[in-house]
Amino acid sequence: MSRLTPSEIEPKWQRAWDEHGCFAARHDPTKPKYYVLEMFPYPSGRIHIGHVRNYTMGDVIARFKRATGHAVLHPMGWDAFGMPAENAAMASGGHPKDWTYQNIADMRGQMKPLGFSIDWSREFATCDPEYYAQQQRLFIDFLEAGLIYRKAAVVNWDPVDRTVLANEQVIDGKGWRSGAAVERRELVQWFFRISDFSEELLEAIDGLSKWPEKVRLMQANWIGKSRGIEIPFHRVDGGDPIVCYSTRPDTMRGATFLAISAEHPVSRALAETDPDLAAFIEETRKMDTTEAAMEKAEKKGRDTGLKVRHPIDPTRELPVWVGNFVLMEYGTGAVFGCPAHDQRDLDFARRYGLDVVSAFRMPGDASEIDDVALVPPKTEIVSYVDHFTGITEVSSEAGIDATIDWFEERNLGTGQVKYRLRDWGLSRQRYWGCPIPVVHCPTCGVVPEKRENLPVELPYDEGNKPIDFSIPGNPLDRHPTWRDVPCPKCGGPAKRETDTMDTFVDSSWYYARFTAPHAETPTDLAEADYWMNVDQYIGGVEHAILHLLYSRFFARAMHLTGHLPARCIEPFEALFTQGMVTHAIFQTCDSSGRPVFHTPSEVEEREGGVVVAATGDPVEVIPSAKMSKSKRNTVDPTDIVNRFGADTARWFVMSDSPPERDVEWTDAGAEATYKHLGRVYRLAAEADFSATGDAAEDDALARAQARCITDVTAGIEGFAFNTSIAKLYAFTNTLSKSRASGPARREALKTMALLMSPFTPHLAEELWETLGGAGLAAEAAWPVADPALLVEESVTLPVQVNGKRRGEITVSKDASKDAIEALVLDDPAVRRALDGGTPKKLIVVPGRIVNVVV
RNA sequence: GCCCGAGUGGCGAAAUGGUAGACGCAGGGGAUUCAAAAUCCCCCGGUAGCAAUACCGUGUCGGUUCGAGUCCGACCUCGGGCACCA
Repeated sequence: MSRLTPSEIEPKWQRAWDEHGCFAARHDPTKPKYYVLEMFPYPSGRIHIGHVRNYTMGDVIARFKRATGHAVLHPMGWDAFGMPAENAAMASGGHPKDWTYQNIADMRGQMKPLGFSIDWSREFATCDPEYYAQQQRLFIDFLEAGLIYRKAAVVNWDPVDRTVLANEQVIDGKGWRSGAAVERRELVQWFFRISDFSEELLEAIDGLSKWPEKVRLMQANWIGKSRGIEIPFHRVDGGDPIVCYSTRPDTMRGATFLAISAEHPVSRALAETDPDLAAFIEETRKMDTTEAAMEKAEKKGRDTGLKVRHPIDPTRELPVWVGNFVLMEYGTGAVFGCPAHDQRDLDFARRYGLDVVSAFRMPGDASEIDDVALVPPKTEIVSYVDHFTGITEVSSEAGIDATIDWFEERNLGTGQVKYRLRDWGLSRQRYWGCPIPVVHCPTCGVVPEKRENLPVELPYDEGNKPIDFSIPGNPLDRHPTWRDVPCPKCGGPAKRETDTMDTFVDSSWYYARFTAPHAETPTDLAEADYWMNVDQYIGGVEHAILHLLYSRFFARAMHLTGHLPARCIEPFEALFTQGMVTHAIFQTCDSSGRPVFHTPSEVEEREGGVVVAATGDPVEVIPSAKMSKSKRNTVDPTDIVNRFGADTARWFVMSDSPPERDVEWTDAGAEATYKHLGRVYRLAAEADFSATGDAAEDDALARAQARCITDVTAGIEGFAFNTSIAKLYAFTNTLSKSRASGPARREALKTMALLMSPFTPHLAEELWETLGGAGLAAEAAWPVADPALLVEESVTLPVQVNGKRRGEITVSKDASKDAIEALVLDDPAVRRALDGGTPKKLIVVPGRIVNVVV
């Protein structure tokens, strides 16, 4: 029996593709282009099975588009800057650069055996000086175009490690390494003016018709447009009014206090003479600002002693409080509290004994409000009597608009549209990132580096010795020669900016760089014009907000600075977010009840359940869990390739679940795939192509083949790879049962080889060669179904009686309605149901169904 | 709290408003074999029945329709996202 040996054929065909340059992206104006891109990986060290799924999806598309006559760009690169490299350097003493490039080499070595049709000549890492030189040029262009500015912003400061911490490095208010209490420190940092684009980025979401609705919503919510009103509250002491922002001005009458941020100028001014308030503000500033911590934090406040007049009822004086829940960054840093209609305000009012006043009539009244606020629904009509505006019986939403108008007419406030989106802080006080190419000069101020001096390259050593990452602080800050440089403008002594860029900057334009990875400018406009936009972008939903929003902003900024054509401001034409690959967790407990995790190879199935092979202890099996090293349920793609070959791994990750859903990796499934591919191989290797057969069998096979072409193609085009694969299984079954002649069989197998080639490219080549196909399957044209073969001569129609299936009839494809009706009425099941009578109604849907209503 | 999804056999799932469960896994039976592996064939939602067949069945309850897994309304459960955002 012939056997499929992936370990032999897979390297063989990969070499053949290389030698033919099959996957080089060639700028060919005579062809339609297609740019397929998977989100590039972070070089953590090993690829995981989720990468395999991600890149296989892209590869299926890439190979399919190539076969349908497109010039395809399918590149790969590395998102290579970031904290893990520095952490590794701190932990084991190496250099982030060496660690990163070693990981890239390892992961490339793992990816190549998977046979992805990638143009490796375009590969780059974002930590290549050639790449970040161009990123620095973009920075300078953006800076000169006014898209970047500096301002003070608060960071998490670890006083022991003398470093800024990312939110994820702050654990319970303490630095993750030092354990020291984290301080809040204000630093002057660089920002992109992304919030200037809020409205545009929001409006353009409508045009992203090939993006998942879910992602579009998440982006819209993140931008967070709100319509509200700014209302000055006049101080009783005659000081400057305190301006509040509110999106619920309809609840204005119920305002009983003002809450201002601890950072509000009024708070700061009062704190100078009020030590108690100053202490409270200090306490608030130390608060953990991560969302989770803020949620748990108690709502606290301090009475400032100030009073303001209610804007509509000046006889009412409202106390002004400093609240730890009011953010200076949003709105005006001051809000009015309406305890009757807002739960948070009610909690606050109850805690500090503030008044509760109802703004309008709803079921219930202020006197009945206990601990639950009466929150008026926004869209439903409420019984609504505003005591000032006289607006009655409208929904809150309409009431809000009417109230804003009412206030504006009387000059009491101004309608304001606000966005939740804040400017993007790009400064990072770290070594392993793209240096920000500016110099701080005592006479000239902030001076951009001269373009001809780019890149500002990261120093590999610290003077004459290796960089010691175990010393607290950013090595760039203490570097003897790198930091101190002459001013590019006046030539006087100056200091280089030692902050580096957020790694999101690196990934915000790499897609454009792939179109001309070695250009001496960030992009080559001719190449960008040909290849952009990305026709299909594929990646995890975890990047649905930040990465995609930043990229959309960057594309606009690159257009404004002349690096991208105008039509590229939305760089991703279609987006697909794929599900995870999951795997069962095998768990037992140790003597003290702590969970112990086992790898699949440590457990086995016995009668009565799964047990630890060595001890026989029963194992709890948790199905479909996210893969993680600590749970020991990861699957190493290299192991799978070694055991079964790349084709099996590729086929399996595409076969079981729809691509947007999670798929569970099972060994049984992988083994079954391997067996199936062997079966297909034998069908071709052991076929007798000189055999004769009867014409009817040949015709039936040709029809099945045409059907299969249509169905597999539709599956690929519709991102339903699992259904394409199901159709290929079905066609295999048809083929192995068929008694068609040798030549018909050969045709069917050749078609199947090509239809399988996006999924199992190596096996496809092997089949293609065995079957005498010309050239390489990777370069062959996609099969086209003969339309004549798709038309069936006769059709089987199900016959329903009152909507329940009772039988079926077979008629020729162009049977008349009358003929069908006659046949139906003669059907025994129908006759039984009619019991001699006539049907009330007879519905014939040609080619579909017949329904008899009695 | 708000915003999105999703609920179909033992499991992963399929199904332009038109035969629910294609295809795969697991399971059962058989062939081949001294035996096994590999391979091949058959069965496989539930209940009743020797069978033909009948009834039930896509989270729950209603509605629209000749006909609903699919459309509409309410609810339940699970998953994801977001939020002291005023």
